[in-house]
Amino acid sequence: MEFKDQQAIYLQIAELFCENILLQKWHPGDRIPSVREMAVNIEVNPNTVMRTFTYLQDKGIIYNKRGIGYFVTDDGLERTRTLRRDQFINQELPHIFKQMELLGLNLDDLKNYYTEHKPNE
Amino acid sequence: MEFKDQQAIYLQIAELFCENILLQKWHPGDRIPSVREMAVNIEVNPNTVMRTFTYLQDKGIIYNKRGIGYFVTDDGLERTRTLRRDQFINQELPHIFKQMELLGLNLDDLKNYYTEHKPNE
Amino acid sequence: MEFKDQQAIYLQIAELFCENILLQKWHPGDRIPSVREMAVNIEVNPNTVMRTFTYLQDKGIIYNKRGIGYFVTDDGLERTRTLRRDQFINQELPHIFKQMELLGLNLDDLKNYYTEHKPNE
Amino acid sequence: MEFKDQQAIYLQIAELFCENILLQKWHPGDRIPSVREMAVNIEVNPNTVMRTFTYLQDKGIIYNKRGIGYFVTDDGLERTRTLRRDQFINQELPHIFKQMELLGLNLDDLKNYYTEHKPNE
DNA sequence: GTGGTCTAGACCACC
DNA sequence: GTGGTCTAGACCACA
Repeated sequence: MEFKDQQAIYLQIAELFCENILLQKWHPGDRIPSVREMAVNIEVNPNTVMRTFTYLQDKGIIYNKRGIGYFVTDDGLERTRTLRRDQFINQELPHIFKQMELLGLNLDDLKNYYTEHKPNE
Repeated sequence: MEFKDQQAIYLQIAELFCENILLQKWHPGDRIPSVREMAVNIEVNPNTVMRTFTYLQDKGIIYNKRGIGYFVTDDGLERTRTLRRDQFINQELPHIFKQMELLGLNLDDLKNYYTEHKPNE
Repeated sequence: MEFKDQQAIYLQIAELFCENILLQKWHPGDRIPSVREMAVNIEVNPNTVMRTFTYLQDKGIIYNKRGIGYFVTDDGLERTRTLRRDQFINQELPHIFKQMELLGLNLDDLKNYYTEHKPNE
Repeated sequence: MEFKDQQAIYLQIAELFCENILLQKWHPGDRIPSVREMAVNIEVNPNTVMRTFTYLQDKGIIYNKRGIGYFVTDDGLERTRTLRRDQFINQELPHIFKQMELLGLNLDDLKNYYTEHKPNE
């Protein structure tokens, strides 16, 4: 797996996890891969993965069963969605809108970019 | 002045400068405040301000007259606009669109937020 | 059965056993449920229950008859009481008192909480 | 500095910090010693100290000024007190009272121990 | 097998 | 000088 340089790896892993949950590849109650397993898969130090786990546990998105592993919490999907949505609306959107104003872009411009970008993904 | 914790202070100052140029508070050819002056105003280490100046000089947005100060370049407005526009379209927009997809938001939702946010600014 | 995350499960099971003895649900000489039985009941790995048994046997609270099962020792009640009392007085109380001092609580505050909590149990 | 073996070192350091705040050795707004400084003082790896800092920052008790250091938040004292008080009342007290009941101790017994222990500290 | 903690040492960005 | 992140490797308790 490849990581961007600008953001901490453990946070990029966290985003990956959140995407898996949002895309419902991982469901509430599911056991997620062990620290070591993940570490090998994405070619990263186990400590780094551990950090991601701790971070997400703190957010109430995953929890631990002693000696067994980590699991998505029952309200994990909901929490993830809320977390990301709030972040998006309260932090990213205002910034975006400010940018648009400064750059003289309007929603129609955005729409055009959207239709262009969308198919490439 | 207050700074976010997530982004380097010198970059936040750079943003401030760019805004001043885009909003045409500062025009091409204008002298901009000295390092010391800025440092005192925004309560920041002069080294940090210096870094902003170097950064913007590098982008061709400001230039230095030895012993006199820093000035907005003749094509400073244009450069700033291009710089920010490219950044916005190539880096921020794709990310935004991806988020929207994950969160199940569409352009109409955005529109609603837009009309809500706009008046507050 | 639900377990706290902060303490080893086998110790939490041990506490449960001690309570049963202190509350005289289990008397000296009584046979206590088998490992498997317990494991099924409280939904825990048999190894974990086994560990509790070993632990308590070590403390002289239960003993084993090969091929038959585990039994509360003749002085099991007494031992349990002593064990817990010592632990309580020498380890927990000093900590409690320190906390109270730091938090500015006194014995009267404790008394109030006591009268509040008691009826709920 | 000496650490107990039963609790993670980084948490014991956190407790130390909280005590300093509760005892008003450290006041809101104060800069606290740097990671490296602490690490040398208490003879622990800087990473371990870092972990404590991250933990307390998460609790809103300290915050970071980039490149300068960590500071006690304005409501640090209050937060610490609330945090510890809640923990004490909701988690420790019920356990204590349960123990007392099992062991046949009452508040007067506690009082006696209190007067005994107190002067030793 | 699982996670959890710690050390040692390195590198980086930032002030 | 400050913090922040990462790697490597070790040890431990627990299930």
